[in-house]
Amino acid sequence: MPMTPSSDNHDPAPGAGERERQSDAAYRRIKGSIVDGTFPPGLQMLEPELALKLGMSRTPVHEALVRLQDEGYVEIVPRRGMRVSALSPRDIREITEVLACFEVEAAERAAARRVAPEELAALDDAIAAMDRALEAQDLDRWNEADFRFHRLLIECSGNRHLIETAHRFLDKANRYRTLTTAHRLPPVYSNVNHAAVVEAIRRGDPQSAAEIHRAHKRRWLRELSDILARLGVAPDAGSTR
Amino acid sequence: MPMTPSSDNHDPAPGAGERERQSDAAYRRIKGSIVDGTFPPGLQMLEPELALKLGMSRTPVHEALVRLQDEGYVEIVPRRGMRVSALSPRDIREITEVLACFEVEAAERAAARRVAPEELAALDDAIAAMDRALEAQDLDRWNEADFRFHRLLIECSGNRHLIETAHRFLDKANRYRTLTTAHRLPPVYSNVNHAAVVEAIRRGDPQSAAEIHRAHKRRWLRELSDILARLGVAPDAGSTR
DNA sequence: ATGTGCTACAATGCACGCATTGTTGAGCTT
DNA sequence: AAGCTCAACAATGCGTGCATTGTAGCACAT
Repeated sequence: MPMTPSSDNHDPAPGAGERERQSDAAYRRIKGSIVDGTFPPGLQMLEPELALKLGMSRTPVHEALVRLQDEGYVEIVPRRGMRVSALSPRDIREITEVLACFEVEAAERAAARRVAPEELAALDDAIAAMDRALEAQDLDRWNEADFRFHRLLIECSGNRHLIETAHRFLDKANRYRTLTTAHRLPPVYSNVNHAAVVEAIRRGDPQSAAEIHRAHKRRWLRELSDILARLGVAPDAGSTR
Repeated sequence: MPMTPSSDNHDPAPGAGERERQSDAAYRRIKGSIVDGTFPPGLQMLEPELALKLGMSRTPVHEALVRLQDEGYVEIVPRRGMRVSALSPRDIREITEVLACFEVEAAERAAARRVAPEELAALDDAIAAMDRALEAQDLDRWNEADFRFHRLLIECSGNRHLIETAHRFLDKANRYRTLTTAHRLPPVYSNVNHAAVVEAIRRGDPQSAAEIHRAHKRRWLRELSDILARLGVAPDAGSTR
């Protein structure tokens, strides 16, 4: 069950010859289960239960849970164990907004500095993959390529603190990625915009890069609002806690 | 020694009637010591040593260290205990950039929504306090008020995820706050700009709010570059890890 | 004398146990 | 019968011990 099927998260990965700490394994596996939906929002689990399932003692599990709580994935309820945090429409919109903010900044910074050709090529690759996936109507592939594009774009900023934090938000966004993707229109505009952003970065035009991506994200936020309204409650309903 | 003199960090605070967990206390106290400079960058300490100093067992200390490592405050070196992370000029610039990005977004969002009058009043208060501190040439008071202003501005965004993350960065920025404040010119422009931003928020003008703050932050980043160049090495020297 | 290998020690991750505390259910009272 | 109180249990935080592992110092060989 906890096999993290096509898990996209960028966590250190088990490492090749290195042995992973149990605590890190617990962190990675629990987070993976939450992101890929194996642990749905609201799920409650006791520490001993988790420890048994993960085949380790309570100590590393406890440590992992505290870390996950720090990142907002779970809430530790005094006597009921961990509870997987809910993802309200408000949370989804807020996370998307923060991510948009990061990416606009990244696009601007990327255009303002000298970006390695390999990085630009990788961006092109991701866009090409999205195009192909779009034609084949393969949502999974499109998701993967879109995720890759955003990851790369952020990395092009050259700001390690931004990269670190934005990647954390990308992981969080993956919790609702499939949800929203399934309900959005065919994302043809995405690819056109992404290509335009890369073009602006390539010719070193920070103003355009930022503005194009900002406009794109604004459109996406509006579409997201529609999707959320259609999917659930009122446009600005739930609260997480 | 670990008395967190005028510690500005916003961590849950010991809580009144609530009893604090040892693990949280360790996290808070160690982080406080790092932020206020009691634990200078590069300092190495062993877990048993820390546990002794904090009057608790190794378990909660270990947990706290892992959390602090997640946030970039320390690095856990396999056999040498924790080491307080260095703060290179590059780190300082990057953190400042991310923070600027957050605040511009916050200013824009604040102007775009209905901000409670009390929040606006609190912002005015902070600006007034900065003015007074500036006249009295009291850097400590100015620092406190400036920190308060930025905190409040971020909170006005209404985006809880942005608030959470930006506050984490504010804490990080406090590690070098006194350092840079001591070396900057009297920050008269700051107050004028801050007042202009609040004014734009008050009259609900997102465009202006964002643009004014963006320009202000750009100026500050340039001044910061000068300070860093004057203080130390080359404009883009060190690397953290 | 210097370089290399071995040994002893110390730090760390994790398992386990204990004390604490909150919760649940049962029994009693009104 | 319903509500309240109390007692037993279970989860959790933390302290402690053990096994592992990396390091440093010493001795030996060249």
